[in-house]
Amino acid sequence: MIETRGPRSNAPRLSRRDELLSVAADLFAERGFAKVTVDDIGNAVGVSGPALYHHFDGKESLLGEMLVRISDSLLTKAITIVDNVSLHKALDPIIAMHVDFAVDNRSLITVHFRDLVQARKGDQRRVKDLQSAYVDIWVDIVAAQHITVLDTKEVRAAVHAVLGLINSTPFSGRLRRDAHVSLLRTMASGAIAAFLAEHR
Amino acid sequence: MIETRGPRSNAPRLSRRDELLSVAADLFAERGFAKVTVDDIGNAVGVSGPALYHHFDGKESLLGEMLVRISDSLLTKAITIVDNVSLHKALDPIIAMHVDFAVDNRSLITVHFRDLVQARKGDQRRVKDLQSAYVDIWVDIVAAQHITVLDTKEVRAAVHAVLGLINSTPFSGRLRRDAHVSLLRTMASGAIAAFLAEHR
DNA sequence: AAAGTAGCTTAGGCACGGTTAAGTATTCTA
DNA sequence: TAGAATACTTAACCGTGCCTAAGCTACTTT
Repeated sequence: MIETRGPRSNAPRLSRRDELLSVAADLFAERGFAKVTVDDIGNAVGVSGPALYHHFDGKESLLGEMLVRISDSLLTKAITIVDNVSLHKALDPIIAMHVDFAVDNRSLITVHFRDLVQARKGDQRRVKDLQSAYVDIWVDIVAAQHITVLDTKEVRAAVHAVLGLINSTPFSGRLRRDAHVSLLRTMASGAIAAFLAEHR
Repeated sequence: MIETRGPRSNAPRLSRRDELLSVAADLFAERGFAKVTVDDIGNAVGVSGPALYHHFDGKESLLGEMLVRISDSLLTKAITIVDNVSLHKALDPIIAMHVDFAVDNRSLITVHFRDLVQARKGDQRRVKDLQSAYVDIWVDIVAAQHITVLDTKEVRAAVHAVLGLINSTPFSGRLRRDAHVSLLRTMASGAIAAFLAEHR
């Protein structure tokens, strides 16, 4: 009954599966995983409740897949960067990449650090491993900016701090996209510069 | 049966009520509000499940009170600062205050931005209002560092970014307390300095 | 055209966990 | 010392919502 992907539509055609994933992300971001029912998710794409089970093992699986996807795509992008430029030139690119991500995926960020605990243990592990690998790349890059050897634990904390800064997008009100991007880039750079300056 | 506050105990004596609040904060931080049962909370302080109802209206009320408390105490501290030093000298103090808070209250920070959505609508409102007032103070202070008038929306986004940076403590591994404090202070200052420098 | 399959429907089972009820011990108060 | 209040106990209720079951429709395939 509902025209989700008629030939007239110029919006990108999503499979029902991807449609569910996308709509669920917004719902979870708004109300939190626990306060969204499978009926809510189904209804939001024009089908009803249990239809979800034709595409996912269950509500938790949907969440799991959603979280693994973003973590994975983030890691992939980071790897691409360090594969293409040397470490000491990779800082600005990786900041830019993560800022773009944070500005364009507020819902996913929210769900990511709010509802990870609701996912199955196995999915939590996978996500944490991906995240950890992602942070490792940041740590390598930041460490490469400095002449002397830095305490890895401190660098890691510094990286978490910068990521926290950038991931503030869900809490900020709406700004012009490019204004927000440039704001976060300069602040992130400033924070890292201050960190590095401290260690001479 | 359980000796929680015998005369021998030199730990600060918490009322059962405060004990529940404190223990619940840790449980919520670890597993998330939805995955903690009232039995879990009760058992953690040596009483059983429904005993909670002699101290709170329910599980949600406990959460609500917990969140209102921190938001309120944070606002109070911020007010104290601006009451005692002029705005353009208040930046370092408020950074220092919030860093101390973030380092000493990881659990509360986690619960705060993870489980706020699980609280009653009324409590959510109160918390958001307190938070908003808190951010307003930050905005005033940051704006006062600059000669020219800044776009308030941008300043607000910048403040959220710094708070995100500082509130990264729950994600960082353990560091020596003073190391973590000084790291977050310098990075926060650096981020704000970069923001201000951009607007000349 | 028959048959399979993908995607959906509605109805209902069933578990979980917050909440209430009812009764007990201990400590304050008059 | 009676009585009230406080802080608890266990047992049970019951609403919510995930998930399963069974069947329908439409499109593809043989």
